[in-house]
Amino acid sequence: MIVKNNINAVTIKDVAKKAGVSASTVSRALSNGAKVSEDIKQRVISAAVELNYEPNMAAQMLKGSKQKAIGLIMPNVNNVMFPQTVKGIEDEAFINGYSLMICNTGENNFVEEQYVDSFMRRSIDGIIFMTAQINNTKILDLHKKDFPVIALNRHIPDTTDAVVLDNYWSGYKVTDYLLSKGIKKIAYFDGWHYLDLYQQRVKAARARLQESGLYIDDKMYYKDLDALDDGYMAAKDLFANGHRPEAVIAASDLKAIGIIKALHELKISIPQDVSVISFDNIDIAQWITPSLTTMAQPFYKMGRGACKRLLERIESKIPLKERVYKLRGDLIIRDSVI
Amino acid sequence: MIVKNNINAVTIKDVAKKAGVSASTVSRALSNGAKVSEDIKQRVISAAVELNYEPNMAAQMLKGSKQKAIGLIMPNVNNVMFPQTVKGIEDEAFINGYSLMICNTGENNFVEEQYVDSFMRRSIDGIIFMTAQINNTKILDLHKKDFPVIALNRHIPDTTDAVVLDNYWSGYKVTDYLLSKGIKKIAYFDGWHYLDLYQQRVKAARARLQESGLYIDDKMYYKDLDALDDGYMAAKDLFANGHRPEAVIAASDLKAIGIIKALHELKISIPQDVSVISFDNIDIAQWITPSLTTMAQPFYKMGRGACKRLLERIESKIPLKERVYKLRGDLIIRDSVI
DNA sequence: CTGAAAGCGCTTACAG
DNA sequence: CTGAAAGCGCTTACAG
Repeated sequence: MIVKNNINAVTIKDVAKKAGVSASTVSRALSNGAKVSEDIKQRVISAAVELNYEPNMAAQMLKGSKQKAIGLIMPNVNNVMFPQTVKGIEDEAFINGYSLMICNTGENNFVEEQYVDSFMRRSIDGIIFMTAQINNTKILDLHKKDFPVIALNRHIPDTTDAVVLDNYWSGYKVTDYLLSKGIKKIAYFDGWHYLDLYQQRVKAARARLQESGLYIDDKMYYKDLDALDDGYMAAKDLFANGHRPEAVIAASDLKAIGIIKALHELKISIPQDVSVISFDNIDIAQWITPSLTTMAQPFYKMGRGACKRLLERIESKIPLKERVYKLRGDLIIRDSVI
Repeated sequence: MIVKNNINAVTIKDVAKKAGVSASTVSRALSNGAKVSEDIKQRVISAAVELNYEPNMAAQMLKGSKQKAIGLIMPNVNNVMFPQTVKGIEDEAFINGYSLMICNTGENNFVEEQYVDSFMRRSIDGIIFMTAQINNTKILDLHKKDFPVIALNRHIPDTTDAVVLDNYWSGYKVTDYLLSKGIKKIAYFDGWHYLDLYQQRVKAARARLQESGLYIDDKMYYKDLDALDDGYMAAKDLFANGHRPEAVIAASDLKAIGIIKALHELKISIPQDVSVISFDNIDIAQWITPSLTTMAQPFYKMGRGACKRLLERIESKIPLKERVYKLRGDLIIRDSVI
């Protein structure tokens, strides 16, 4: 049985003895702030190095000192936004001397609570939630207790800081682009309806269509679609029922890839017979055939921005007022739209 | 400035006072093992619930108690094996009451050391390394100190426990399958040569070819290829130079997808003109056109198995001898091979 | 079964 | 600038 203390048994006392000073002096010499004479400081440092001393975090925590680490609560490790978002968070964290610990909830609130507790007990200074939703109150609990949190991608309005996509704008732009190509008859393959981000996108699409006296036919609207499989099956269903849209808006690239597979099998040409457009611009979007025209989401920037704002809260450089940042991406024109 | 102690200010003393007992008794009542009279136990528990008491982990750690958590050190968050592997690790961890904290090194040894220290200071009971390599000694340090570690996917022979793919077998099987189709002229698009797993695959391919009096022409062997881009460019190069293999073995699905894109552009048909086969069976492999014939890797099983063996070490149910498990996947037959 | 006391390894007023 | 002492919130022998 391994006991933690075996691993790193050298304590501040050992260093003190070796350096011929008191433990208090060792503590001061090793922390930056305090005033210690230069030669003693050097003696302490070399003793510490020699003994391979590392301060016991539990003891430091117990005294209330910070450990410069932030946590990320993810809903799902195979979320397409994950890699770039994490990169953004990490880059910002590292620049500021923080490390990042990631936990994955699998969209399970119970697991989430466990992980939040686990973070709290491990002296995490702040948490980024990619899981913020109404039925998920943990983030609000922490926020009420004045613990630094920020919502990323999903958020609960009028509560915490948040960094989100401007989903309404994205939906509007995508639709506008199709109309500019003379396309009028549009099918819409929507995501999980309970997520506000999807609601915003389709709402904007409808608004833009209405401006031109157009609308999405209910027969060509599919919702609560998850990823590849659902896109594929919905596309098969749509065309099997004899509907012939000029374009399909897919609420995510993965759905679009499923759609493309279905149309390949049905010998329907993209974009000659039907155009496909989506949201995300995942890595693979440019590699499939035809390459995807898609509304890129600035995942890296989102991650980085969320981390930056969380660190501001942790270091109290800002007022307590809620702040929400909406980020916009670029429409990437490729081959899937006529 | 948020101080950790503000968040959860209720201590064991508060509970003791409310329940009318001593702190020692509270501690015993709340931990399972000890003998406490039933009515006092109940009184303590309701007091704790009422006050929303949560034990301070720092204090518990300082006393040497375990927290039931394991860490995962990842080389890269956009590694294709990541989602399923993590799922496997998590499922096994949760069944046994452990939580999982993930850290990402970006293949940077310095970052890795920071994270390992961070884990150690946070009372992590064991660590799974997906980064094990010769130039990366952290895992060996821990192992020498008898701290539970296990290598996953990559490993350093004759050191720690490890769960890896049977890469030699995989390379052999893939090649054997092509030969069974009457294919003789094979190009090989290899991965980073410094990784043993890639070396094993190509070594096995060569061995199988040799058995049939065949070999890989140096002109048709590309190595140190990363992902999509490299697969694409190498394919363009290969065919631009007039080489006409009957099949390409790609050391990963992503390289294969890059190759397929290149061949699409060159109007070379798959599998009529050239077959493509690879390793991994990532989610998207079945959705591209043509769908990929590929050697599936049992990522979930690997993650789960690694976690299981790590927990055995943590709970000391096993001898100290190094154990290496090689797992095999299935060859998934789809449309990219003739 | 229960309580008083010691101690885990630090940090930080408090004296000097 | 430096040291002795107190204390962070727990757990666990030690008595009873």
